[in-house]
Amino acid sequence: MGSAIADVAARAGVSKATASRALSGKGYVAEVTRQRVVQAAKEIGFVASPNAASLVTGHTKNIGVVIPFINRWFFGEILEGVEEALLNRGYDMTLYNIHPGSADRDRVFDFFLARKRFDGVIVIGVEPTPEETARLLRLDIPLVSVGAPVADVRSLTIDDEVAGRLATEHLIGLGHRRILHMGGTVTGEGDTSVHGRRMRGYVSAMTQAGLEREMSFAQTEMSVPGGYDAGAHELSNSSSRPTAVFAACDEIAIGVIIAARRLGLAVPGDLSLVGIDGHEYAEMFSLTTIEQQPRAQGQSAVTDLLAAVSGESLAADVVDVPARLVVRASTTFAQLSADAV
Amino acid sequence: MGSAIADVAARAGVSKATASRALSGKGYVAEVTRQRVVQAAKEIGFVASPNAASLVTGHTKNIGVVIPFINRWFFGEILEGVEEALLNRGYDMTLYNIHPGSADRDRVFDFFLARKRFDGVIVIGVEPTPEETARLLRLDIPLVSVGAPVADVRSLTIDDEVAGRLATEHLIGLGHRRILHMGGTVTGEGDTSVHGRRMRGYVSAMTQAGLEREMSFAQTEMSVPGGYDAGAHELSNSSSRPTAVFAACDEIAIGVIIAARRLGLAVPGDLSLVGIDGHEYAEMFSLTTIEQQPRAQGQSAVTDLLAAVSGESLAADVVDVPARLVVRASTTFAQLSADAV
DNA sequence: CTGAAAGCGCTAACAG
DNA sequence: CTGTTAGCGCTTTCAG
Repeated sequence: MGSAIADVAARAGVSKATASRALSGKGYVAEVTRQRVVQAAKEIGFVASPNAASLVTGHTKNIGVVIPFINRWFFGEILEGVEEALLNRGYDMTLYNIHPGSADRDRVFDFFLARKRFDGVIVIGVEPTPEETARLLRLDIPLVSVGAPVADVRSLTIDDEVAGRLATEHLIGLGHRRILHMGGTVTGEGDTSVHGRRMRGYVSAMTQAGLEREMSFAQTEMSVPGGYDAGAHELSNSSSRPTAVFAACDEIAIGVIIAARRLGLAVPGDLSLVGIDGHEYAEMFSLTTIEQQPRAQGQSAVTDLLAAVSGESLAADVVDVPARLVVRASTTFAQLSADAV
Repeated sequence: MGSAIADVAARAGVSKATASRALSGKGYVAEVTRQRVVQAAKEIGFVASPNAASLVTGHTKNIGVVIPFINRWFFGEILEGVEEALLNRGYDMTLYNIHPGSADRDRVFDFFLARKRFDGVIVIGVEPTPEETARLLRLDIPLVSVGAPVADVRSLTIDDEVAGRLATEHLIGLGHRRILHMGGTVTGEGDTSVHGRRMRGYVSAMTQAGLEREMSFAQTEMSVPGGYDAGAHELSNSSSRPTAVFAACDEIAIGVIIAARRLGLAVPGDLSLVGIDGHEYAEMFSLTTIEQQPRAQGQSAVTDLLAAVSGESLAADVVDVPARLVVRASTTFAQLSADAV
């Protein structure tokens, strides 16, 4: 418990410095000495205090992660990937959950992240303001963004506009014309937000196909209940009902499916549906999905971040993983998948 | 960036000691002096390094959290509650995701948690072995368990046996006799595991109602796909089909619903269903649920933990929140709720 | 009320 | 290869 490296040194009959070298593996130590030190450490259950170490080395072996939701599938998936990658490399993950519009946001950026406690920061699905970005960069530690492109910051994202276009073109290719788009807010940060970009893809695909007049949009919270509410509303009128829906994320899509079934509509059949983001729920409900492989992304983000921590240069400032259209063959839910769109 | 408290002190024309007192609010400082220091700190954007501080105070303002899953609704819900409560009190949350059966488990308990980095540890839905518990207690920092009772450790749980009994009695009260129980493993740690206790409640309720011969059990992974698979199997034969299912957790219950609808069964109607654990998904799918208010629980855990950190005594060693039978009136999904079991 | 000095536990030169 | 000496940035006696 209260054991310090001095205790280990005393017990092994060496100096603190030698004990430190033996335990950390840095610097020359005779093999016999090393073993004696290691043995002594084990005997008294010594584990080095990273706080004391970081005070002198400047490295904390701790990464700060900022995320808007923990309990939403997409974010949870990334989080699990990030945590695993970090743990494998001996890093701690300190998590900050900033709900959109929360007052905590300032405290996290101005106080919690500013305290030299982290070797790096990962922001997931959060677009820091220019001021926030500047503040973080001033800390002089690597900063990585996942899921949202941030100016001056190494970002790992899909090309949301391409994804939106592909999704829409897929539905157009199936012969649909009345294609409703459901997603976040229309107004506001429409140009730079994730949803804004996806919507641009929708608009461009519809326009290119000469379907400007068929475009319609329903604003929705990016969640299952959001999709349900909007779906229940948009699909209730059988004459004005769209034949296809492009949902800005899978959680919306799942909500729409529930609403559609509630109304006695077959999906697919009476309604075709495409969502962006997921794959597991998508499998479960046999959606056709545009996948961005969130887990792999999370891991890449970590890999890159750690590369940055150790001083390696980064090849590019922004990586755009092209969205890919993937129709998943489910195993567990094979019978559900048979009737995929 | 590289600003230390010495810089603040110099700028304010005081000593480091005074600057420290002014900034931390501990010890006597003339109001004028204090303001001057605060002002100087703000000007150069000084934020104290908690690592350096903890070296001398012994407090890290950091809590370690161990959890088996991040991306499952129940755990995500608790995690959000814990994070929020911690953040509000100025604490960091460092998260370790230990999948059941993972080799990481030892590393986390023996190394990561052993490094004097935390003021306290919260284990959620994990039952530490006696050795692990002993190791943690030897750290001399508060330890709290959420969701699983741990010997010698302050634990916040529901009474799983009572919950299982209530759930079963509820179904019996509706007139059901063929009540299937779906949950984790039958064998193994049947007595001490969460599921083992819930099953005991089922058995006791069935026995008391003279329904021993009607008891049946299906083993299932505690997840939506697990519930789906088992449901698809158990419900396929229309002659041997149960009229009610008691699912050990809501995620299983959701899987069963999907399977049931797939088979053309109405839920409720052809099948009654009760799950334990959730409320939001339950609302969504109009389940009758036995609720344990996970978020409130998480917050209590934190409150208690922090009380322990600051030296206050704890009233009891184990708190059993009695399970309550709650039929939730959904607002968003009012129309779905109308036909609740 | 304020400053000087000591030291938390560790690692990094630098001599030996 | 090993020990000695300095701190990392902060808080805390203890005198003034």
